[in-house]
Amino acid sequence: MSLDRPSELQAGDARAPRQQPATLRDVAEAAGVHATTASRALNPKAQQLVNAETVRRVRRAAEELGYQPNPIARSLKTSKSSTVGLVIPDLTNPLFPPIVRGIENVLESAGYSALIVNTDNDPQRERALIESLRSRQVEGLIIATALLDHPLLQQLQQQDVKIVLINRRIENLRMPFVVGDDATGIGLAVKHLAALGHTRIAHLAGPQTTSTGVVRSRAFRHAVRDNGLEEDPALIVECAHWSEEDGAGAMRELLDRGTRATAVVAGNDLIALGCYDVFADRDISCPEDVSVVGFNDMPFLDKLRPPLTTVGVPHHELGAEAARMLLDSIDEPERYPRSLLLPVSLILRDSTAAPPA
Amino acid sequence: MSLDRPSELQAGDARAPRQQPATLRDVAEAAGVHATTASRALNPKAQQLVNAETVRRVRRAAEELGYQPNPIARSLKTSKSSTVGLVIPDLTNPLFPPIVRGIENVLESAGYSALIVNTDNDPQRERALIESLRSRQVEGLIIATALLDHPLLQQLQQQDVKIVLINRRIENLRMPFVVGDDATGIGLAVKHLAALGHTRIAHLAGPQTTSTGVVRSRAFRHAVRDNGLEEDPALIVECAHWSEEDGAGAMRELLDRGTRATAVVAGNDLIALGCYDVFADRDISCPEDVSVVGFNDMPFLDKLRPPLTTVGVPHHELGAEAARMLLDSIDEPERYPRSLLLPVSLILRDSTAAPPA
DNA sequence: TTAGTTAGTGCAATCGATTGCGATGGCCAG
DNA sequence: CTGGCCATCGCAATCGATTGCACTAACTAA
Repeated sequence: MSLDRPSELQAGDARAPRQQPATLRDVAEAAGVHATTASRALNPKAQQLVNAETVRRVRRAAEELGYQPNPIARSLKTSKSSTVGLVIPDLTNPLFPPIVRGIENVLESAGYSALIVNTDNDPQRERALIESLRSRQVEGLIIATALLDHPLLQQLQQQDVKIVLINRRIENLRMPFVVGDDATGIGLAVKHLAALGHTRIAHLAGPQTTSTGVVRSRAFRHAVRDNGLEEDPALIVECAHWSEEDGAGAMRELLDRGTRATAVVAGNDLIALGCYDVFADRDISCPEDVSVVGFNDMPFLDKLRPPLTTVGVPHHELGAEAARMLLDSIDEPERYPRSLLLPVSLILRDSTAAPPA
Repeated sequence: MSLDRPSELQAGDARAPRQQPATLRDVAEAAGVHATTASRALNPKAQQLVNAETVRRVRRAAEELGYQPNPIARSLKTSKSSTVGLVIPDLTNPLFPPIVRGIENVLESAGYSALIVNTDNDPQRERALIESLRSRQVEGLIIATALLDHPLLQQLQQQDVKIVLINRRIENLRMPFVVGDDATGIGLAVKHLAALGHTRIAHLAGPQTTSTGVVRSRAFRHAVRDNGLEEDPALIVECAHWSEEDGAGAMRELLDRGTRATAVVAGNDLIALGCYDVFADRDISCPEDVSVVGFNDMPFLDKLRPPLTTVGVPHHELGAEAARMLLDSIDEPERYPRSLLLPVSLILRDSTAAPPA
């Protein structure tokens, strides 16, 4: 009988149910050594403390018994849980699943797992969830809900909680972050529209309580100036949330107060989707009457009517880098906090065209 | 100074940094009792074993010290981790985020957390991930990757692992599951098309290795017969995966071999999306030339060109019920396994219309 | 020969909470 | 006055792995 899948065998093996999984002591006994030695033999970092032949014996015994170290016991002793917390607004926002997968990918290969919580943008809830995460002994936090003014995060930082921010940052806090290069993304979008011949471009800005919101709208204003376009403050309207609904509201406001514009760069794809809704209601056709560009390139944008031009952000990489960073800072707590700005790219589809004559 | 947020206070409190969080023994000492008593005083189930006054003292001490029980130590002793594993194919599939949120909602209120893993439909990976989940001492598993023939699940069942299946089931295994009512969903779709006047309806079936796939295609055949429509085997083509790509492939196959059909009911929304791709390539217009109905009502289907008619499944509820079920079976291991069939509804949009004259 | 290394291993404490069992003292019935 | 019951509470073992320290040989250097 083969021994390479012991944990499966024991299931079908009638004579030795061995309900309890093998413990380190069982292995030690089987190998004829003390648990201490077994522990060291199994631990790569301590392996050189024990005789090579002994190591072999122990490893073989471990394999035969299908030994799996109990991570809970280990955690208790070492006070490392091999777990990190991931705090996002809402998993249901298509922006996040790819990020989560990126994070889990690198966590997985390091033997870590993520505990995911959704705050629904409720600070109360966020506080409670983070509290519960901490009580579960997470070793660090990846946070996607950062606000420009975020007392909770400041507090956590003071308490030496390891944190990396993702997708959003906090400007005056020295806290590592991984974000897309929003400014050049917006720059690309405006330039593209300008090249098409647009001169009055509107911006449906995201909430100015988030770095993403302010960076993008600042970049928009700069791009407008750099491209010599019309700088009318009325062309900028802010959304309170990164949502389709708020996007629609902003678009309606723009239309209702009669601000002329032949193109709009939306704070993100959801906001752009809101524009689509308004267009449908009011018989405006895109891109003939007005061009739209989104931000993020969330899935299925190419199936829209019309397929949405947007700026693509490497979500998977964003997540992966954030996880790598957190892991690093867990390994070397003293390391100076790095931050990353990942490159973005304009993805041309059919929602942008030359302005109406 | 208020005492209701001790863990925050201690951060800013210069004189007593108390780096280490308070332990049960600290609380006991502060209350002038033994740790045993403190433990019982804090545990609702054991509280009646200790004097009411003592309970008060202990609780006060706990509060003052900002005591948070260490779940790891607790887990070690009780071998309960308050954690369950969630096994899905790919979080990036829009079907899953709402399910996950439903699950986490009920888990959260029970003090449980979920560890999410993505198998990418790779059995090897699935096995390894479940192994790792188990080594993390999860108390149960919610599995969305069930195949009709799934030896691993059978094994787990024999090893008394608590499992509830979600979205898919295994017919001959007595394992609790929560699924949408696929059969009546398909029935609704076919009936709707029949009422519109279609007589040759195609079915782009999902993989017949999954219960969802076979149930839906079986229901399709029955519905066709019940509505007195044409029963041409050529009208049914199977997709190897629940993907846009495979959906497109199936649609192309149907077209290429010249099978006439004025409507197609897709195994799910992704497959329907694949049809859209082919339509775009071949200048077929939907719904004028051919009607399409999907399944699941994943997000943003209403923004498609044309908005997709589909059958809506209560994803959030699906997740919530599955979690409830798992929790129940953890609490009362002997309870007879229940299963749930949640009601679905046809969601009419613009991808279905009367057949061309 | 003797002191001093060094490699290899074991002892026992420890992480923080839980729990079976036993001890204590008060109180009541007989 | 004595035995017994009950309400309270503490002792100590336990969960499974890790690790500082000590111990034993065997070996080296002087």
